[in-house]
Amino acid sequence: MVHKQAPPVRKLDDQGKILSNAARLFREKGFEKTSLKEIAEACNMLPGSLYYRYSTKETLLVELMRRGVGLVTAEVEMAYADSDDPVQQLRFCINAHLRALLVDPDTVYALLFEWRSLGPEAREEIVALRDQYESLWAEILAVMIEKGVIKKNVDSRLLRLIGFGALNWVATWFDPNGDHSLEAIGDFVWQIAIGGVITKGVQS
Amino acid sequence: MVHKQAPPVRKLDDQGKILSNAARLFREKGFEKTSLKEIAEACNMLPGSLYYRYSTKETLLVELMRRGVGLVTAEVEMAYADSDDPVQQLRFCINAHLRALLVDPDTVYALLFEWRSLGPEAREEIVALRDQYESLWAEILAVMIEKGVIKKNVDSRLLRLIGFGALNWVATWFDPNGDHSLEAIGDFVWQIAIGGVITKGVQS
DNA sequence: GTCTATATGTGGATAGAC
DNA sequence: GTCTATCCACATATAGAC
Repeated sequence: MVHKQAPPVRKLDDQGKILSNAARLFREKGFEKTSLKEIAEACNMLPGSLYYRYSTKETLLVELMRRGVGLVTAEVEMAYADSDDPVQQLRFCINAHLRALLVDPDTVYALLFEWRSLGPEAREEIVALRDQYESLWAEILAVMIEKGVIKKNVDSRLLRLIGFGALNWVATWFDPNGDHSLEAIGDFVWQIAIGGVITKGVQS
Repeated sequence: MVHKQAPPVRKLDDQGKILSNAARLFREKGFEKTSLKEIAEACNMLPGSLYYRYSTKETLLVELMRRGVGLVTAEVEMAYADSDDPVQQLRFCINAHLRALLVDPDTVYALLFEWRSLGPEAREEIVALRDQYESLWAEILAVMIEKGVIKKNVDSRLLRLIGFGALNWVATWFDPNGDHSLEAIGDFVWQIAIGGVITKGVQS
């Protein structure tokens, strides 16, 4: 077997550069207001060159979103497998979802807020992927309720939706240089999950 | 003093029709993908006619957002004044914020998700209004902590941001004909605030 | 106040040289 | 694989009649 001449020197640079620049611009200006010319300029290329990789602007967004879902899914699945104690598992999964917002914030931002720019077919694909991720959480929460980690009388769908809100919204205000670290945010959410915020005794 | 000849027969119909149609379309398709032609058609008008009321497309969005902030602010202020018991006040304010998402969902949706379509000057204005609303909540939460309703050790800024997330995200999935009524959602959030979701005894 | 007609700009996308 | 050049559609906005 012949030795490969050149070591696999990451070929992602081309595609990766386009995707990351696009993601950044989409986050800053929104998908619709970002022109292919701008994306190309950010990559030191010309508009026409982008079409060699992505036949339409929408394709670019779809690819971005696919990666976004893959990212959060991988983080949460790893976190779940990272402990045998269900309480720890839940806590780790919350932190994993939050971490995914940081690992590649621009990509996840597109996933959360640019789905209206997808045509019907593309939207169907992405929604299916998103539903898959949500069903992963549905399973996790079901297990937690079954194991008695989460109170039996809690509506798991509402918990998932409200919890997603609390976590996803972080993407709109989180500042890596700001007052609150991701860990602090995760701890805070966990404290609420454990005991709420209302003082005992004044509860009506 | 001369009697006014015609009674004030709601003159909002014209402007109101434009705004509500625009809000609905902005929510469905997004601001950038909605053309003035579509808005005009929805109002049984022609594109040129819209410019009599709004000199630019952005002006329309700004006016919409002004109303959105006014709406939620009014709801929460009324709710706060609706009781003397601080616990009830907090609960009412949460419900009021949620209710504002329903009263005029399209308008509030624009406020939450279309701010990137504003130019620098307009954005400054709307952000200032939004900050005003947030400071209203900051005050409410500060009072609640001071009065011992909310636990003393809770970071009020984090609570506000996480809470806004939980509530605002409802706008992305709420279905008036769906399983959960706004009241049920408010109760659910309140239950979490009171005691969290984790079973006592398994808390690590 | 609403219409017609149109100016003007821009963006996505294609064809084909290199 | 990237470039040049360009087509084409469409959107915002304007001017001016009615």
